[in-house]
Amino acid sequence: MPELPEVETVRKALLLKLKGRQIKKLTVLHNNVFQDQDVELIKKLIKGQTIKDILRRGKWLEFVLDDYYLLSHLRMEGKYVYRNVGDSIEKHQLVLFDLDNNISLRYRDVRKFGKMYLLKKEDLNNSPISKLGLEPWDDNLNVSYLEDKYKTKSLPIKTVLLDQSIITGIGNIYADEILFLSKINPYKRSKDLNSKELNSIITNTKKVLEKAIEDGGTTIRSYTSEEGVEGKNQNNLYVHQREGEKCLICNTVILKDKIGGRGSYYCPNCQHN
DNA sequence: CAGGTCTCCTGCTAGC
DNA sequence: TGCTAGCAGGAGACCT
Repeated sequence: MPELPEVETVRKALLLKLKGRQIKKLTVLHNNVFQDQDVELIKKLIKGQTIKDILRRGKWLEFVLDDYYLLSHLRMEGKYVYRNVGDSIEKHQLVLFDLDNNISLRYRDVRKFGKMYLLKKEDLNNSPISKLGLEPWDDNLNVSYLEDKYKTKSLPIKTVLLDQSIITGIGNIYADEILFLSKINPYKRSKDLNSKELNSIITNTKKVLEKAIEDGGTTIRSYTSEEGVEGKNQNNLYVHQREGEKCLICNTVILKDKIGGRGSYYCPNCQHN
């Protein structure tokens, strides 16, 4: 499941390969990727556009074209692969971008959860991106910002960390890791956190995500940044997917509960509060 | 507005 | 061995 570090890893890899390339033809094999947008119109608009840059906001990839942004969210299992123009279409390939150098960039998504939007540049403020909260490294992410956002919420901090409108980019894996390093119980209500704990969340969010980016993301199940390229951050995980194993700090057995509908792993001793 | 539930989707796995 | 029910989950829709 691609979270911020995985999306950042994908972004860098795509940029190296795609910067300056022109899109000659768009093929859409599953219209739901573009939801209720007019796919025939999108095909016309995107033809001839050059990929100027690829940016990231939270878990969104933002392809900067001449006149548009193409937003792409990988959700659970979306990934990009390279083929040659004219190669046969493989199972789960939903969108094909035929480029001017004979490369066919293909979006593959087994569960079909991923989404794309083609937007005029001036419409970025009226897109899913506009609803995102702060990037983890934003200077405005401080204790008073979190206090303000958290004080009205009675939900468990585990759930609130996944709220993309507060801090963007954190997903299920890293939420568990951030709470472990912060020594905060995932059930604790966000409004009950003190300033020391909030500060710890901010510090550890950056720390966990930076380390994961450095290691090329976490490869669990299906995530790979490029075919054949696996991240190695799974070796750094303290609690996620370690149910029944011993805490690396205190030897207590790691528990797994469902919190807010998400599998949540924690050490009941280190995170006892 | 806050929060709970449902929905999307398919591969994998536990259980018989 | 083969079948099936249940599970996994990001985020938006919908309801209370």
